[in-house]
Amino acid sequence: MEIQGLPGRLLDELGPTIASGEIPEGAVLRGEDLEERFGVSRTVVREAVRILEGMRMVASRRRVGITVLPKSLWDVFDPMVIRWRLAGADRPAQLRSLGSLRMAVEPAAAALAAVHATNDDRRELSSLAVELTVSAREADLTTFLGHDIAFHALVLRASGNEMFAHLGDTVGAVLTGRTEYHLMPHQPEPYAIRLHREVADAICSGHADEAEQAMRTIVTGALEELNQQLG
Amino acid sequence: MEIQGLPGRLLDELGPTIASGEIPEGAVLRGEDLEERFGVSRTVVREAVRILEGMRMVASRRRVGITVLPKSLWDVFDPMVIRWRLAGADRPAQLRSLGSLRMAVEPAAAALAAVHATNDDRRELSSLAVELTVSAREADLTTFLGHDIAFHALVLRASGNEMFAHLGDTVGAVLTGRTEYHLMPHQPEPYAIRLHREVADAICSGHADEAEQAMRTIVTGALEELNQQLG
DNA sequence: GAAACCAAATCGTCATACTTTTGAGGTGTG
DNA sequence: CACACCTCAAAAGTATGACGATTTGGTTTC
Repeated sequence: MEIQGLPGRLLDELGPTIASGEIPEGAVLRGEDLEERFGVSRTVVREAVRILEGMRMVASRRRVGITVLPKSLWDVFDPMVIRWRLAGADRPAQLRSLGSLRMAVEPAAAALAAVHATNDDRRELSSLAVELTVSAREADLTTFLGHDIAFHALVLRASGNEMFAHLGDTVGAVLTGRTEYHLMPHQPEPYAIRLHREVADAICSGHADEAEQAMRTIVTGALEELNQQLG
Repeated sequence: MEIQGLPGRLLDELGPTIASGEIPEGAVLRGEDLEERFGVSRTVVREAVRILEGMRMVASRRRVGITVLPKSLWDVFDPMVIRWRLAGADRPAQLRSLGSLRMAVEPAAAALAAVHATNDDRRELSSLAVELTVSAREADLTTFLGHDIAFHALVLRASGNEMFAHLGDTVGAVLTGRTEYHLMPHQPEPYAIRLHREVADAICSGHADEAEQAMRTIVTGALEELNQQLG
């Protein structure tokens, strides 16, 4: 789900540079400079800037230029912003924020899923829990990561809340990130795996409290590990 | 924080019509039609469409046109999208989603705030709690609403988590919405007011659990009331 | 020193021309 | 009939020149 065309490529350059703080808050860019620097036309620059404006990362003002807005105004829930920040110097802060968010949302989502999940959801969840166990035992980190992402995304989706469901990709990005940057044990912990199965079982049998509790234990563990790794 | 200029006005027309489902998922618009319909130039239409594309509400493809994407792909955390949905036919669903989200986030934020709030935060929180009590007793709904919004926003901000902080505006929109649409009692309930003071006191004295619990009671009450009103 | 004024800088909008992609329909061949 | 291929046109994508609007900062004037 990328922005297409030249504006997209411009965004892929500008976004990360701004997100990483390389172009600091308050800096002012000129449209014409961007045209030259990237060898594209006004049209392209303007459209890219409009998108950044849509995520409130910049504001364009006459006679002034394109100002980089303070981070506190950015749409920190925008998937692109999250990706950019995860990829750059802001990664630790972003991971911490997302950790707290998961802490709040995922247990609640698990509880809701125990009530609202469809039969298909429950079936899929069970089988995912099994596959997760297998790929964890066989120590295939990439496959495991895929299953882990799918598992958490499914719980969020099965909660029946569209906003929770949308955090699936975000959580996926976190899990990918912490694997890529080696912020997790080289082998998934058996205890964590067991908890995933517990979540699945609780949701399948409609036990909201159990599901919530088990999920809370999972994300608490992840958050603690993260804090330990980041100091 | 609005998008400026003609593209902004175009968005204010297009966004709500799409958000309300008046232009349904899968519908195809032509750039040229939009130019004529709104009497603006290509440039303006393209920039507006780019922004909608940025929130994943539409996708523009050559030789096809501008297609409205399924709701499940929209950036449901984008403040504009939330506003548009709250204003239109999607209001009940949007309120419900936001209710669950508050349920998950606000208690967690209160707990974090008890640990991370600055001294200024704590002072401001105390005085807000007092003002809230006063304006509730004097039954000035508008003033009360303002204080209520400020209170919840402050707790979210004081949590020290940028993502929570950003939900302040969203929660504000919910509170405004339910007042505007008369989805709440004509007089704030004394019990709810007392809970707000409890939250403030707990945060000020660093009692995370109490703060979390009291906040949970507040949002639970709000959610139940909402469900009752919406059937 | 303050108020009014002017000029330059920069974005905002429009009109237009050209390019690129791609879907649809037609054509031919096996 | 089925399939591959070709051609064409529709639509968005990009580039560019011209002009308008607005804001800032300095300059003049009193």
